[in-house]
Amino acid sequence: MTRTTITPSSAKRDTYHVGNLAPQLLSAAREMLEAVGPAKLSLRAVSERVGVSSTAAYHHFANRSVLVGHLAAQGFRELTEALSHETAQPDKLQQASLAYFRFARGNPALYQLMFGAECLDAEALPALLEARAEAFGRLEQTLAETLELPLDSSQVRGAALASWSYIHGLASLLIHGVMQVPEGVSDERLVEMTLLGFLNIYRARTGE
Amino acid sequence: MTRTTITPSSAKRDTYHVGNLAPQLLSAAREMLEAVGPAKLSLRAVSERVGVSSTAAYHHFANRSVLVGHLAAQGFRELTEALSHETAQPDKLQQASLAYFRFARGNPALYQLMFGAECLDAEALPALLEARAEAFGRLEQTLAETLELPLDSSQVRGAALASWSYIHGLASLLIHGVMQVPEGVSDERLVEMTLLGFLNIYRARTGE
DNA sequence: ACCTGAACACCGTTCAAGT
DNA sequence: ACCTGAACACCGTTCAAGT
Repeated sequence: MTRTTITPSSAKRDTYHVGNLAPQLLSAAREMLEAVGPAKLSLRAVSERVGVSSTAAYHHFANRSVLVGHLAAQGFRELTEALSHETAQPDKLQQASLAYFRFARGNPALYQLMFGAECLDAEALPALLEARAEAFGRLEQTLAETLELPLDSSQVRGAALASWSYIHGLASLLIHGVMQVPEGVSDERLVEMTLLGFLNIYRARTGE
Repeated sequence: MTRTTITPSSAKRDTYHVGNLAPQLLSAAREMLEAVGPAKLSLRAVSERVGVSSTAAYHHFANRSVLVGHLAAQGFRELTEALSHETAQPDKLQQASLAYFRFARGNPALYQLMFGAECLDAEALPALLEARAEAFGRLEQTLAETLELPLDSSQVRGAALASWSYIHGLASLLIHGVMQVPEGVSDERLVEMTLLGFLNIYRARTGE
Protein backbone atom coordinates (compact mmCIF):
# COMPACT_ATOMS: atom_id res chain seq x y z
CA MET A 1 0.00 0.00 0.00
CA THR A 2 2.64 2.55 -0.89
CA ARG A 3 0.97 5.57 -2.37
CA THR A 4 -0.92 4.24 -5.39
CA THR A 5 -1.76 7.77 -6.32
CA ILE A 6 -1.95 8.93 -9.89
CA THR A 7 0.27 7.39 -12.58
CA PRO A 8 0.64 3.60 -12.05
CA SER A 9 4.10 3.91 -13.66
CA SER A 10 3.44 1.67 -16.68
CA ALA A 11 5.49 -1.47 -16.06
CA LYS A 12 6.15 -2.76 -12.56
CA ARG A 13 7.13 -6.39 -12.07
CA ASP A 14 3.85 -8.00 -11.09
CA THR A 15 1.87 -9.52 -13.89
CA TYR A 16 -1.39 -8.07 -12.71
CA HIS A 17 -4.38 -8.56 -14.91
CA VAL A 18 -5.43 -4.99 -15.06
CA GLY A 19 -4.70 -3.29 -18.34
CA ASN A 20 -3.99 -6.08 -20.78
CA LEU A 21 -6.88 -8.39 -20.06
CA ALA A 22 -7.65 -9.24 -23.69
CA PRO A 23 -4.37 -10.99 -24.52
CA GLN A 24 -4.41 -12.73 -21.15
CA LEU A 25 -7.87 -14.10 -21.78
CA LEU A 26 -6.78 -15.29 -25.20
CA SER A 27 -3.72 -17.09 -23.94
CA ALA A 28 -5.61 -18.63 -21.04
CA ALA A 29 -8.21 -19.82 -23.52
CA ARG A 30 -5.52 -21.25 -25.75
CA GLU A 31 -3.96 -23.04 -22.82
CA MET A 32 -7.26 -24.62 -21.83
CA LEU A 33 -8.44 -25.38 -25.34
CA GLU A 34 -6.77 -28.70 -26.04
CA ALA A 35 -7.72 -30.03 -22.61
CA VAL A 36 -11.44 -29.24 -22.66
CA GLY A 37 -12.22 -29.18 -26.37
CA PRO A 38 -13.65 -26.39 -28.49
CA ALA A 39 -17.27 -26.82 -27.46
CA LYS A 40 -16.64 -26.79 -23.74
CA LEU A 41 -14.29 -23.84 -23.66
CA SER A 42 -16.30 -21.51 -21.45
CA LEU A 43 -15.86 -17.81 -20.94
CA ARG A 44 -16.53 -18.28 -17.26
CA ALA A 45 -13.79 -20.84 -16.83
CA VAL A 46 -11.33 -18.76 -18.85
CA SER A 47 -12.09 -15.69 -16.76
CA GLU A 48 -11.69 -17.63 -13.55
CA ARG A 49 -8.34 -18.93 -14.73
CA VAL A 50 -7.13 -15.41 -15.37
CA GLY A 51 -8.46 -14.41 -11.97
CA VAL A 52 -11.08 -11.99 -13.11
CA SER A 53 -14.86 -11.85 -12.80
CA SER A 54 -16.96 -13.97 -15.15
CA THR A 55 -18.23 -10.95 -16.97
CA ALA A 56 -15.01 -9.04 -17.44
CA ALA A 57 -14.42 -10.52 -20.88
CA TYR A 58 -17.37 -8.62 -22.27
CA HIS A 59 -15.40 -5.40 -22.00
CA HIS A 60 -12.91 -6.75 -24.52
CA PHE A 61 -14.88 -9.13 -26.71
CA ALA A 62 -18.43 -8.67 -27.91
CA ASN A 63 -19.22 -12.26 -27.03
CA ARG A 64 -17.83 -15.75 -26.83
CA SER A 65 -17.77 -16.15 -30.60
CA VAL A 66 -15.46 -13.19 -31.03
CA LEU A 67 -13.00 -14.48 -28.44
CA VAL A 68 -13.08 -17.84 -30.18
CA GLY A 69 -12.69 -16.13 -33.54
CA HIS A 70 -9.45 -14.53 -32.39
CA LEU A 71 -8.25 -17.91 -31.24
CA ALA A 72 -9.06 -19.30 -34.67
CA ALA A 73 -7.20 -16.44 -36.35
CA GLN A 74 -4.16 -17.24 -34.28
CA GLY A 75 -4.52 -20.84 -35.36
CA PHE A 76 -4.52 -19.86 -39.02
CA ARG A 77 -1.41 -17.79 -38.49
CA GLU A 78 0.32 -20.78 -36.95
CA LEU A 79 -0.88 -22.95 -39.81
CA THR A 80 0.55 -20.52 -42.34
CA GLU A 81 3.81 -20.66 -40.48
CA ALA A 82 3.80 -24.45 -40.48
CA LEU A 83 3.21 -24.42 -44.24
CA SER A 84 6.17 -22.11 -44.75
CA HIS A 85 8.94 -24.41 -43.59
CA GLU A 86 11.02 -25.81 -46.39
CA THR A 87 12.08 -29.44 -46.31
CA ALA A 88 14.12 -31.78 -48.45
CA GLN A 89 10.99 -33.32 -49.98
CA PRO A 90 11.01 -32.50 -53.72
CA ASP A 91 7.24 -32.95 -54.06
CA LYS A 92 6.00 -29.58 -52.82
CA LEU A 93 2.37 -30.65 -52.60
CA GLN A 94 3.18 -33.70 -50.53
CA GLN A 95 5.37 -31.57 -48.30
CA ALA A 96 2.61 -29.02 -47.75
CA SER A 97 0.00 -31.72 -47.20
CA LEU A 98 2.13 -33.37 -44.58
CA ALA A 99 2.86 -30.11 -42.77
CA TYR A 100 -0.84 -29.25 -42.82
CA PHE A 101 -1.81 -32.67 -41.57
CA ARG A 102 0.70 -32.59 -38.76
CA PHE A 103 -0.50 -29.20 -37.63
CA ALA A 104 -4.07 -30.44 -37.51
CA ARG A 105 -3.23 -33.63 -35.65
CA GLY A 106 -0.94 -31.80 -33.27
CA ASN A 107 -3.61 -29.26 -32.34
CA PRO A 108 -6.88 -31.12 -32.78
CA ALA A 109 -9.05 -28.86 -30.63
CA LEU A 110 -7.66 -25.71 -32.18
CA TYR A 111 -8.12 -27.20 -35.61
CA GLN A 112 -11.75 -28.07 -34.90
CA LEU A 113 -12.28 -24.57 -33.63
CA MET A 114 -10.80 -23.05 -36.78
CA PHE A 115 -13.09 -25.00 -39.08
CA GLY A 116 -16.06 -25.72 -36.87
CA ALA A 117 -19.26 -23.87 -36.15
CA GLU A 118 -17.73 -22.41 -32.99
CA CYS A 119 -16.80 -19.14 -34.63
CA LEU A 120 -19.55 -18.94 -37.23
CA ASP A 121 -20.94 -15.80 -35.61
CA ALA A 122 -17.49 -14.24 -35.69
CA GLU A 123 -17.22 -14.90 -39.39
CA ALA A 124 -17.00 -11.17 -39.96
CA LEU A 125 -13.83 -10.78 -37.85
CA PRO A 126 -11.24 -9.15 -40.13
CA ALA A 127 -8.39 -10.83 -38.26
CA LEU A 128 -9.95 -14.22 -38.91
CA LEU A 129 -10.72 -13.64 -42.57
CA GLU A 130 -7.26 -12.29 -43.17
CA ALA A 131 -5.37 -15.06 -41.41
CA ARG A 132 -7.45 -17.70 -43.14
CA ALA A 133 -6.95 -16.14 -46.55
CA GLU A 134 -3.22 -16.02 -45.97
CA ALA A 135 -3.13 -19.72 -45.12
CA PHE A 136 -5.05 -20.55 -48.27
CA GLY A 137 -2.73 -18.23 -50.16
CA ARG A 138 0.24 -20.35 -49.13
CA LEU A 139 -1.47 -23.40 -50.49
CA GLU A 140 -2.18 -21.63 -53.77
CA GLN A 141 1.48 -20.68 -53.99
CA THR A 142 2.48 -24.31 -53.61
CA LEU A 143 0.04 -25.32 -56.31
CA ALA A 144 1.21 -22.57 -58.63
CA GLU A 145 4.76 -23.89 -58.30
CA THR A 146 3.65 -27.47 -58.83
CA LEU A 147 1.53 -26.67 -61.87
CA GLU A 148 3.95 -24.02 -63.13
CA LEU A 149 1.05 -21.72 -63.78
CA PRO A 150 0.28 -18.16 -62.60
CA LEU A 151 -1.09 -17.79 -59.07
CA ASP A 152 -4.33 -16.23 -60.23
CA SER A 153 -5.14 -18.79 -62.93
CA SER A 154 -8.34 -20.75 -62.62
CA GLN A 155 -6.38 -24.01 -62.77
CA VAL A 156 -4.37 -23.02 -59.71
CA ARG A 157 -7.45 -21.95 -57.80
CA GLY A 158 -9.29 -25.14 -58.69
CA ALA A 159 -6.34 -27.32 -57.78
CA ALA A 160 -5.82 -25.44 -54.51
CA LEU A 161 -9.46 -25.89 -53.55
CA ALA A 162 -9.21 -29.58 -54.40
CA SER A 163 -6.03 -29.94 -52.36
CA TRP A 164 -7.42 -28.06 -49.41
CA SER A 165 -10.57 -30.18 -49.50
CA TYR A 166 -8.52 -33.35 -49.54
CA ILE A 167 -6.17 -32.52 -46.70
CA HIS A 168 -8.86 -30.87 -44.59
CA GLY A 169 -11.09 -33.86 -45.11
CA LEU A 170 -8.36 -36.29 -44.18
CA ALA A 171 -7.50 -34.35 -41.04
CA SER A 172 -11.15 -33.99 -40.05
CA LEU A 173 -11.98 -37.65 -40.54
CA LEU A 174 -9.10 -38.66 -38.31
CA ILE A 175 -9.56 -35.98 -35.66
CA HIS A 176 -13.21 -36.89 -35.27
CA GLY A 177 -12.44 -40.57 -35.12
CA VAL A 178 -14.49 -41.40 -38.20
CA MET A 179 -11.52 -43.29 -39.55
CA GLN A 180 -8.73 -44.75 -37.55
CA VAL A 181 -5.33 -45.28 -38.97
CA PRO A 182 -3.96 -48.78 -38.52
CA GLU A 183 -1.33 -49.11 -35.82
CA GLY A 184 2.11 -48.05 -36.96
CA VAL A 185 1.12 -46.08 -40.04
CA SER A 186 3.03 -42.81 -39.90
CA ASP A 187 1.67 -39.44 -40.99
CA GLU A 188 4.04 -39.56 -43.94
CA ARG A 189 2.74 -42.93 -45.07
CA LEU A 190 -0.86 -41.85 -44.74
CA VAL A 191 -0.38 -38.74 -46.85
CA GLU A 192 1.70 -40.65 -49.35
CA MET A 193 -0.92 -43.41 -49.49
CA THR A 194 -3.84 -41.10 -50.11
CA LEU A 195 -2.01 -39.01 -52.69
CA LEU A 196 -1.15 -42.26 -54.41
CA GLY A 197 -4.84 -43.10 -54.25
CA PHE A 198 -5.63 -40.08 -56.42
CA LEU A 199 -2.91 -41.06 -58.82
CA ASN A 200 -4.43 -44.52 -59.20
CA ILE A 201 -7.83 -43.02 -59.77
CA TYR A 202 -6.55 -40.82 -62.55
CA ARG A 203 -4.58 -43.55 -64.17
CA ALA A 204 -7.76 -45.59 -64.37
CA ARG A 205 -9.84 -42.62 -65.44
CA THR A 206 -7.68 -41.47 -68.31
CA GLY A 207 -7.23 -45.01 -69.53
CA GLU A 208 -4.08 -46.59 -68.20
CA MET B 1 -62.90 -40.37 -20.33
CA THR B 2 -64.44 -43.62 -21.51
CA ARG B 3 -63.23 -46.41 -19.29
CA THR B 4 -59.45 -46.44 -19.72
CA THR B 5 -59.24 -49.64 -17.75
CA ILE B 6 -56.74 -52.37 -18.56
CA THR B 7 -55.53 -52.92 -22.13
CA PRO B 8 -55.23 -49.59 -23.99
CA SER B 9 -56.19 -51.53 -27.15
CA SER B 10 -52.97 -51.01 -29.09
CA ALA B 11 -53.85 -48.52 -31.83
CA LYS B 12 -56.57 -45.92 -31.36
CA ARG B 13 -56.43 -42.84 -33.54
CA ASP B 14 -54.78 -40.31 -31.29
CA THR B 15 -51.05 -39.94 -31.65
CA TYR B 16 -50.43 -39.97 -27.93
CA HIS B 17 -46.87 -39.99 -26.77
CA VAL B 18 -47.12 -42.79 -24.33
CA GLY B 19 -45.46 -46.02 -25.41
CA ASN B 20 -43.27 -45.10 -28.36
CA LEU B 21 -41.44 -42.12 -26.97
CA ALA B 22 -38.01 -42.95 -28.38
CA PRO B 23 -38.92 -42.71 -32.07
CA GLN B 24 -40.99 -39.63 -31.39
CA LEU B 25 -38.07 -37.90 -29.71
CA LEU B 26 -35.84 -38.84 -32.62
CA SER B 27 -38.18 -37.51 -35.26
CA ALA B 28 -38.84 -34.32 -33.29
CA ALA B 29 -35.09 -33.86 -32.98
CA ARG B 30 -34.64 -34.42 -36.68
CA GLU B 31 -37.35 -31.89 -37.43
CA MET B 32 -35.72 -29.26 -35.27
CA LEU B 33 -32.16 -30.01 -36.27
CA GLU B 34 -31.78 -28.00 -39.45
CA ALA B 35 -33.47 -24.98 -37.87
CA VAL B 36 -31.40 -24.74 -34.70
CA GLY B 37 -28.13 -26.37 -35.70
CA PRO B 38 -26.38 -29.38 -34.20
CA ALA B 39 -24.87 -27.61 -31.20
CA LYS B 40 -28.08 -25.99 -30.04
CA LEU B 41 -30.30 -29.02 -30.37
CA SER B 42 -31.38 -29.41 -26.76
CA LEU B 43 -32.98 -32.38 -25.08
CA ARG B 44 -35.24 -30.04 -23.17
CA ALA B 45 -36.55 -28.38 -26.30
CA VAL B 46 -37.03 -31.71 -28.05
CA SER B 47 -38.94 -33.07 -25.07
CA GLU B 48 -41.11 -30.00 -24.92
CA ARG B 49 -41.90 -30.33 -28.60
CA VAL B 50 -43.06 -33.90 -28.10
CA GLY B 51 -45.10 -32.76 -25.10
CA VAL B 52 -43.28 -34.68 -22.46
CA SER B 53 -41.26 -33.70 -19.40
CA SER B 54 -37.67 -32.51 -19.85
CA THR B 55 -36.29 -35.61 -18.22
CA ALA B 56 -38.39 -38.24 -19.95
CA ALA B 57 -35.75 -38.81 -22.63
CA TYR B 58 -33.41 -40.34 -20.07
CA HIS B 59 -35.61 -43.41 -19.89
CA HIS B 60 -34.86 -44.13 -23.55
CA PHE B 61 -31.41 -42.70 -24.17
CA ALA B 62 -28.49 -42.75 -21.77
CA ASN B 63 -27.75 -39.10 -22.53
CA ARG B 64 -27.84 -36.44 -25.19
CA SER B 65 -24.92 -37.95 -27.08
CA VAL B 66 -26.74 -41.21 -27.58
CA LEU B 67 -29.83 -39.49 -28.93
CA VAL B 68 -27.61 -37.50 -31.25
CA GLY B 69 -25.74 -40.66 -32.20
CA HIS B 70 -28.96 -42.27 -33.38
CA LEU B 71 -29.71 -39.18 -35.42
CA ALA B 72 -26.27 -39.49 -36.99
CA ALA B 73 -26.83 -43.16 -37.74
CA GLN B 74 -30.03 -42.24 -39.52
CA GLY B 75 -28.06 -39.66 -41.47
CA PHE B 76 -25.54 -42.25 -42.61
CA ARG B 77 -28.35 -44.52 -43.73
CA GLU B 78 -29.79 -41.70 -45.81
CA LEU B 79 -26.36 -40.94 -47.21
CA THR B 80 -25.91 -44.57 -48.25
CA GLU B 81 -29.25 -44.38 -49.96
CA ALA B 82 -28.27 -41.17 -51.77
CA LEU B 83 -25.08 -42.86 -52.97
CA SER B 84 -27.04 -45.78 -54.33
CA HIS B 85 -29.01 -43.99 -57.02
CA GLU B 86 -27.79 -44.69 -60.53
CA THR B 87 -27.57 -41.87 -63.04
CA ALA B 88 -26.60 -41.42 -66.66
CA GLN B 89 -23.16 -40.09 -65.69
CA PRO B 90 -20.55 -42.56 -66.97
CA ASP B 91 -17.91 -41.40 -64.46
CA LYS B 92 -18.97 -43.31 -61.37
CA LEU B 93 -16.67 -41.41 -59.02
CA GLN B 94 -17.96 -38.06 -60.18
CA GLN B 95 -21.50 -39.34 -59.83
CA ALA B 96 -20.90 -40.52 -56.30
CA SER B 97 -19.06 -37.33 -55.34
CA LEU B 98 -21.92 -35.22 -56.60
CA ALA B 99 -24.54 -37.29 -54.79
CA TYR B 100 -22.51 -37.10 -51.59
CA PHE B 101 -22.00 -33.38 -51.93
CA ARG B 102 -25.68 -32.74 -52.56
CA PHE B 103 -26.65 -34.75 -49.54
CA ALA B 104 -24.28 -32.74 -47.36
CA ARG B 105 -25.39 -29.38 -48.71
CA GLY B 106 -29.03 -30.35 -48.53
CA ASN B 107 -28.77 -31.38 -44.86
CA PRO B 108 -26.00 -29.20 -43.48
CA ALA B 109 -26.90 -29.50 -39.81
CA LEU B 110 -27.37 -33.26 -40.03
CA TYR B 111 -24.10 -33.53 -41.91
CA GLN B 112 -22.23 -31.53 -39.26
CA LEU B 113 -23.77 -33.73 -36.62
CA MET B 114 -22.66 -36.90 -38.41
CA PHE B 115 -19.05 -35.78 -38.62
CA GLY B 116 -18.75 -33.35 -35.74
CA ALA B 117 -17.87 -33.75 -32.10
CA GLU B 118 -21.54 -33.84 -31.17
CA CYS B 119 -21.67 -37.61 -31.01
CA LEU B 120 -18.10 -38.37 -30.00
CA ASP B 121 -19.30 -39.83 -26.71
CA ALA B 122 -21.70 -42.06 -28.60
CA GLU B 123 -18.90 -43.37 -30.78
CA ALA B 124 -19.55 -46.81 -29.38
CA LEU B 125 -23.14 -46.94 -30.67
CA PRO B 126 -23.38 -50.04 -32.84
CA ALA B 127 -26.08 -48.47 -34.99
CA LEU B 128 -23.80 -45.53 -35.74
CA LEU B 129 -20.71 -47.60 -36.47
CA GLU B 130 -22.67 -49.90 -38.71
CA ALA B 131 -24.44 -47.20 -40.70
CA ARG B 132 -21.20 -45.31 -41.18
CA ALA B 133 -19.31 -48.38 -42.30
CA GLU B 134 -22.02 -49.13 -44.81
CA ALA B 135 -21.79 -45.65 -46.29
CA PHE B 136 -18.05 -45.96 -46.63
CA GLY B 137 -18.57 -49.42 -48.12
CA ARG B 138 -20.61 -47.87 -50.93
CA LEU B 139 -17.78 -45.55 -51.69
CA GLU B 140 -15.32 -48.41 -51.75
CA GLN B 141 -17.60 -50.23 -54.17
CA THR B 142 -17.56 -47.26 -56.51
CA LEU B 143 -13.79 -47.07 -56.34
CA ALA B 144 -13.43 -50.81 -56.93
CA GLU B 145 -15.48 -50.41 -60.10
CA THR B 146 -13.51 -47.39 -61.22
CA LEU B 147 -10.15 -48.99 -60.58
CA GLU B 148 -11.30 -52.41 -61.73
CA LEU B 149 -9.64 -53.94 -58.70
CA PRO B 150 -10.96 -56.15 -55.89
CA LEU B 151 -12.93 -54.46 -53.10
CA ASP B 152 -10.47 -55.47 -50.41
CA SER B 153 -7.30 -54.41 -52.23
CA SER B 154 -5.12 -51.81 -50.60
CA GLN B 155 -5.37 -49.65 -53.71
CA VAL B 156 -9.13 -49.52 -53.41
CA ARG B 157 -9.02 -48.74 -49.71
CA GLY B 158 -6.44 -46.01 -50.23
CA ALA B 159 -8.35 -44.50 -53.11
CA ALA B 160 -11.60 -44.65 -51.15
CA LEU B 161 -10.03 -42.89 -48.19
CA ALA B 162 -8.60 -40.26 -50.52
CA SER B 163 -11.97 -39.76 -52.20
CA TRP B 164 -13.84 -39.59 -48.95
CA SER B 165 -11.34 -37.07 -47.62
CA TYR B 166 -11.74 -34.94 -50.70
CA ILE B 167 -15.53 -34.88 -50.83
CA HIS B 168 -15.91 -34.57 -47.08
CA GLY B 169 -13.44 -31.72 -47.05
CA LEU B 170 -15.16 -29.93 -49.87
CA ALA B 171 -18.55 -30.28 -48.22
CA SER B 172 -17.19 -29.18 -44.84
CA LEU B 173 -15.40 -26.13 -46.17
CA LEU B 174 -18.56 -24.95 -47.87
CA ILE B 175 -20.98 -25.80 -45.07
CA HIS B 176 -18.85 -23.94 -42.54
CA GLY B 177 -18.48 -20.96 -44.83
CA VAL B 178 -14.71 -21.25 -45.03
CA MET B 179 -14.97 -21.04 -48.78
CA GLN B 180 -17.81 -19.55 -50.70
CA VAL B 181 -18.66 -20.64 -54.17
CA PRO B 182 -18.91 -17.81 -56.69
CA GLU B 183 -22.46 -16.90 -57.67
CA GLY B 184 -23.96 -19.23 -60.26
CA VAL B 185 -21.52 -22.12 -59.92
CA SER B 186 -23.62 -25.26 -59.72
CA ASP B 187 -22.82 -28.27 -57.57
CA GLU B 188 -21.98 -30.19 -60.73
CA ARG B 189 -19.50 -27.58 -61.86
CA LEU B 190 -17.84 -27.42 -58.45
CA VAL B 191 -17.32 -31.17 -58.26
CA GLU B 192 -16.19 -31.26 -61.87
CA MET B 193 -13.81 -28.36 -61.26
CA THR B 194 -12.17 -29.86 -58.21
CA LEU B 195 -11.83 -33.32 -59.75
CA LEU B 196 -10.24 -31.61 -62.73
CA GLY B 197 -7.93 -29.91 -60.24
CA PHE B 198 -6.58 -33.28 -59.17
CA LEU B 199 -6.16 -34.27 -62.78
CA ASN B 200 -4.09 -31.17 -63.45
CA ILE B 201 -1.97 -31.85 -60.40
CA TYR B 202 -1.21 -35.35 -61.56
CA ARG B 203 -0.50 -34.31 -65.08
CA ALA B 204 2.10 -31.90 -63.73
CA ARG B 205 3.44 -34.40 -61.22
CA THR B 206 3.96 -37.28 -63.59
CA GLY B 207 5.54 -35.00 -66.17
CA GLU B 208 3.01 -33.66 -68.66
C1' DA C 1 -12.27 3.33 -18.68
C1' DC C 2 -12.50 -0.91 -16.62
C1' DC C 3 -14.25 -4.32 -13.55
C1' DT C 4 -17.81 -6.66 -10.32
C1' DG C 5 -22.24 -8.96 -8.52
C1' DA C 6 -26.67 -10.08 -9.03
C1' DA C 7 -29.87 -11.66 -12.14
C1' DC C 8 -32.09 -13.95 -16.27
C1' DA C 9 -32.79 -17.48 -19.37
C1' DC C 10 -31.12 -21.25 -20.71
C1' DC C 11 -28.51 -26.02 -20.56
C1' DG C 12 -27.52 -31.57 -19.18
C1' DT C 13 -28.22 -34.67 -15.64
C1' DT C 14 -29.68 -36.99 -11.18
C1' DC C 15 -32.94 -38.64 -8.10
C1' DA C 16 -36.80 -39.33 -5.24
C1' DA C 17 -41.42 -39.70 -6.02
C1' DG C 18 -45.63 -40.62 -8.36
C1' DT C 19 -48.94 -43.74 -11.56
C1' DA D 1 -42.30 -49.87 -16.56
C1' DC D 2 -42.60 -45.29 -17.55
C1' DC D 3 -42.98 -40.52 -16.53
C1' DT D 4 -42.65 -36.07 -13.55
C1' DG D 5 -40.79 -32.17 -10.50
C1' DA D 6 -37.44 -30.36 -7.92
C1' DA D 7 -32.76 -29.73 -7.60
C1' DC D 8 -27.73 -29.23 -8.86
C1' DA D 9 -24.09 -27.60 -11.39
C1' DC D 10 -23.12 -25.51 -15.06
C1' DC D 11 -23.57 -22.12 -19.27
C1' DG D 12 -23.79 -17.03 -22.10
C1' DT D 13 -25.27 -12.55 -21.51
C1' DT D 14 -27.21 -8.10 -19.56
C1' DC D 15 -27.15 -4.40 -16.54
C1' DA D 16 -26.83 -1.45 -12.69
C1' DA D 17 -23.35 -0.35 -9.74
C1' DG D 18 -18.83 0.41 -8.04
C1' DT D 19 -13.63 2.37 -8.49
